[in-house]
Amino acid sequence: MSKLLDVEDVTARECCAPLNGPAIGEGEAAELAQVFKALADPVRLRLLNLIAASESGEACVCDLTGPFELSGPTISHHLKVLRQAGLITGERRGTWVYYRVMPDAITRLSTFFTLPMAAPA
Amino acid sequence: MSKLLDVEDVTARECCAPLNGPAIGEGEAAELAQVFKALADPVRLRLLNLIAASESGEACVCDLTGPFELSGPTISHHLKVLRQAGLITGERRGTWVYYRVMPDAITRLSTFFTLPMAAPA
DNA sequence: TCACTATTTCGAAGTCTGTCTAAGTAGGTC
DNA sequence: GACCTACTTAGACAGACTTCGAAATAGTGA
Repeated sequence: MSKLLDVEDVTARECCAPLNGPAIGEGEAAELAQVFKALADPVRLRLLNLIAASESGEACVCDLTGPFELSGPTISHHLKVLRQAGLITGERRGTWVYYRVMPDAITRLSTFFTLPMAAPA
Repeated sequence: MSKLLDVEDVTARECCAPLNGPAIGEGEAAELAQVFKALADPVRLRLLNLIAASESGEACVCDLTGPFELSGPTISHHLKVLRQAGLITGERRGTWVYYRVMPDAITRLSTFFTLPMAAPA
């Protein structure tokens, strides 16, 4: 069960609406905006980068607290935001909690920004 | 000449640091976060979509005000945020101001989210 | 069970954002 | 020039976000 993982997984509902696509609906825009809001913070961006770039593909909170001059609760808060956006997932193993990125969510964003033909005029 | 275009073009400074990459610096993270902050609003997301999806590749403000139940100044504010993030560019032609997306900025974002090998262990 | 560590949740203070109305600027028409 | 439309800027206000310290929860080991 997911006591830790209060993931809304916002990205999963609507799949791959491209930026170029017909017309993003109000709801879809709100969900997508939520994901970007999660990314719209330097700390969260670096956290995501640290997790994504870690050799084993995952990082524990103790590894993520060091690089920042921020309190533990603050890091935890940012991780929660990333989690709720469906960008990362956390798993407790013994004393520590390990986070890893959700590749599908990242790939989906890449797809969103892929312009089939940049402004064909 | 840019009387209208107070574009900071945040995305141009650092090129294509991938999410998987070595380690995003503090400055780079701040700049990137600025771009995502611009995208972190449903209205701006839909504005960008409307501009990107328009047949001619550009849209005038008058076309962009209709779909929203928001005042003109509010739409103008959101367009300014997108402009300052380097995501769109505006040009006045006669009475109307036309906006178009900056393909390079969009492509750069796509690159950022492209995971060469999702978690190469 | 008790103490200790790791992490999250809670509540509060300060700051930023989205929205509005009112006013200003640019361009076109009479 | 006077007036109209299109758009932006300025100022104000409510609500959301970031951050913190303190307290709560989860797990380990004596």
